[in-house]
Amino acid sequence: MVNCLKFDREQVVANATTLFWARGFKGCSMRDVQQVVNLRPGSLYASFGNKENLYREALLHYAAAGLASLRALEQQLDCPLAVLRQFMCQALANSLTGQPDKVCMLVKTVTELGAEQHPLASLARELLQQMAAQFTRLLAQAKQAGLMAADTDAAALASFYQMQLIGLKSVARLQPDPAMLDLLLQQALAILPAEKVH
Amino acid sequence: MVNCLKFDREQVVANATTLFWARGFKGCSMRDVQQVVNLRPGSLYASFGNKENLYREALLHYAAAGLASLRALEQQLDCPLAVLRQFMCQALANSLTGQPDKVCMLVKTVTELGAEQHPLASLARELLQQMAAQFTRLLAQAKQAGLMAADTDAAALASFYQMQLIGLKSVARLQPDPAMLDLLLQQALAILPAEKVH
DNA sequence: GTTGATATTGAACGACTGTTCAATATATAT
DNA sequence: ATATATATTGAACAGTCGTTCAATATCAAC
Repeated sequence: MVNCLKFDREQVVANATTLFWARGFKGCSMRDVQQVVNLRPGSLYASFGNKENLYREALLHYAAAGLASLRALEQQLDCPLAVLRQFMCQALANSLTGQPDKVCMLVKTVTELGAEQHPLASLARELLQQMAAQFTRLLAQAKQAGLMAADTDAAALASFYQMQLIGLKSVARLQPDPAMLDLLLQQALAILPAEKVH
Repeated sequence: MVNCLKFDREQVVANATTLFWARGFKGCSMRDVQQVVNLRPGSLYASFGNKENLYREALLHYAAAGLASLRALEQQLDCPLAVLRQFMCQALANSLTGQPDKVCMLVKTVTELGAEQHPLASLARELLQQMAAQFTRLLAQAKQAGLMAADTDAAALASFYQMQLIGLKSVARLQPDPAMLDLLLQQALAILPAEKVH
């Protein structure tokens, strides 16, 4: 067995993700990618096959990072509702600080490629549902802990939460006025059942 | 003065709008446009200059249609809050029936071209703010009519309303389950101050 | 050091992009 | 009918796209 790889595959995917995230699938040429990952076409194609596969890996990388940051919050915070609240705050903060256009990459992919029923859009949709499933799980936990009414539909509330998140990030890109956005965040959070005082 | 135009300029813009809306700026070649409007490149370029200008006209056409449908609702309904509510219902209904990917074209444009600070993205942002201004106006009317608390911030509520609209349409594209979407719509509408019984 | 397998290179391919323009057709004015 | 101004046509341009591949460099094994 021989291994002559000079580059860190994961780092390449990470860099490609940043670029694809900012500029989209069609807005980003393979030459752009080659430059940002400092690789010649042959190496890139030997490792990833083609542009679509590379973007697929970028999507998976992005989604994994999202799940990881949610898990991190779960380990820091006891209350599942606090986890959701903090996740939303974090998302907005990233939208504000991030230099590029920091809408969720999954949403952006569905927006760009959904109409032509591109396989990458299907994948992005699946990953978004995966995220929503995590929200559902947290809300079910909250229900079991008596933090929410027993007849609450956890899945429906999770979808609603995701809708708030998507809407908030979109508006954040339209008018990056921190004061206004904070107000919107508060209004959105007000929908979630409040945490019990302790 | 001589006029040899064989085509209806407005109809051309309308058809181009549909195509651009579905497939985006980069996802749509001028040859695609030429085919759908049944015009050869020379005519198209003589009338519109270039792709960017044509897309610009499409954006304006789209935004004008949105404002027109809002005005239509205003003439049908007395209560300004009912207008907003109906507008949202209508938006969701269009998302469900529309064959292509019926996210708001303005949002889609900002999503696609916002990161590279493209002039078309700036225009789309302006048009979205124009729409938000209409919402603000309606909410201010509602306030004056005593339908809402006097200390309500109409502009902030309008932004929040727009956020709900964007989120709802995005989720509608992710999981086109009418029952779930109707539930989300109801939750979103619950945020708006209720109309007085009459 | 030589060998054999694998990785990297960069020029090149054909297809497609937005756009142009000389040739042609059309409509009005006289 | 002729002349003139304007509109339409479609072939063609230069640039970019995703992708390939023979030539070259690099590695581990003996």
